[in-house]
Amino acid sequence: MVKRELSIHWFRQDLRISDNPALTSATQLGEVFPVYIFDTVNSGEYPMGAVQKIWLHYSLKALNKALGGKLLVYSGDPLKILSELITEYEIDKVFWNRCYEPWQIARDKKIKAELNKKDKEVLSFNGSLLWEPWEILKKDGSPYKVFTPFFRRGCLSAKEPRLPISTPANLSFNDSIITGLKIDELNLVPDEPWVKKIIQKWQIGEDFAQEKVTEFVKNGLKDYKDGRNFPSKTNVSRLSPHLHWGEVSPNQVWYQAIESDPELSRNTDHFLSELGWREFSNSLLYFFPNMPKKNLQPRFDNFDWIEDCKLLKAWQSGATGFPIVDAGMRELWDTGYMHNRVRMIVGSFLVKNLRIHWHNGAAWFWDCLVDADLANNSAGWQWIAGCGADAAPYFRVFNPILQGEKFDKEGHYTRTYVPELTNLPNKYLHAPWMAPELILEQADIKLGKTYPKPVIDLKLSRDRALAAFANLKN
DNA sequence: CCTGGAGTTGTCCTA
DNA sequence: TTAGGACAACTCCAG
Repeated sequence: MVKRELSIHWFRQDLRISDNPALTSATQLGEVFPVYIFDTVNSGEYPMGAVQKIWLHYSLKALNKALGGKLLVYSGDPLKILSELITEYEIDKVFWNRCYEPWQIARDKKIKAELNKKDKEVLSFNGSLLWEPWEILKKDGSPYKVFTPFFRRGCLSAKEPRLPISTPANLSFNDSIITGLKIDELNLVPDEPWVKKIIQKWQIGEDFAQEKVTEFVKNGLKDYKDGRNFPSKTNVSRLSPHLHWGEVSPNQVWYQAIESDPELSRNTDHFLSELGWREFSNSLLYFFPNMPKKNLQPRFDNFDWIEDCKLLKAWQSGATGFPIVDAGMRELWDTGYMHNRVRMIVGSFLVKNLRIHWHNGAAWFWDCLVDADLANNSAGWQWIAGCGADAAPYFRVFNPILQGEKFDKEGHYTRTYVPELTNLPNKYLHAPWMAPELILEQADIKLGKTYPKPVIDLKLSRDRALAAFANLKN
């Protein structure tokens, strides 16, 4: 009998058993030690936000359960920890699925080189993108900067995404190592009352993620293209945090959507293109590693931003006096999530009406979002600020009143998160300061007391933003 | 090289 | 009330 290899599978953002290329390859070769390391030394400027850590905690619990309690958990420097394990337990190979953030790429490259020096083989796989960033390039070999050609020409004419692989039947994990920590000992969950509030909105882990895909494909996809714009409808998939942690692979989502609708109706087509946006953001971050900090369009370095703590605070806490904006910011605070349409509205409001630097918005989202993801977050904020790769025209400034009336006409969404406006008629819901005194009185609203007056003049702030944009030319 | 079409997500004014 | 055009000019990208 051939000697069975001993391998480590290092879990990172692939917290699942199914369609896990690295894990499957490792198990086919022999016995596997499943390892998670909370990296305390490499993440540099982008340590996990508070909410991200909470998600991680519960996702690790679920993973550990799926592994029969055999997940080995550590905290510290991955290179040091892996090296010690390898030496101590005479391990032959290390497997992982690739991560694509700049600091992760640098870390993994270093670890691979160091382990190779010890004659240990490192095998890395693609477990979290439909296409590798370096596979999708223009004819001249440079990366795309505009979404539509990236997706249509680049992705769709490239080779089809890998089909999901089935879960190995003979998953056998070695449990002869006993040096790990308990997941609780990572201390990822602070002892705060708000934690419970967020956690109860989500079902975390691979099993729930897979169920959610099935449920979305069955119900949400039917009217996705139009329904996705309405925050009170249930047409968006809300898969983003699951995709971020790899509780489900994009390949599983991609093929389930296609199988459910082989004709590729406009709904499915549009949903696939949203997965395409995730690829695009990752591609941008890969080729422009400064994207989280640096404007992709350098001329924006001269933009006339305003620094105003009070206004920033009003935005963060959902107290701007613009109901759809406040609803979005409170949804974020209460649930760790915000509907995509509303993300655009609050983003436009911060950057264009308040004229506060998009870095402030990105930082707040990073801390509050369960789906906080460096590629998506930076690309999204650069897009809404207009300094991104393919910028929106400068005159595109969202009007929170019109957006509210268009996408939350009945006010179901707004009233959910801004209950003090519950009794205000729809006609005035998105602009309470326009309501006659009597109506406000009847609705039990005292502007400036029970609900804020608008923190800025909409028209004036729009004109000033347009002027600031016009200045950029010089 | 040059050419021409196109660009996630809007708003406002006018007829 | 509603529909259509204006709002700039630029860069990206393929041919």
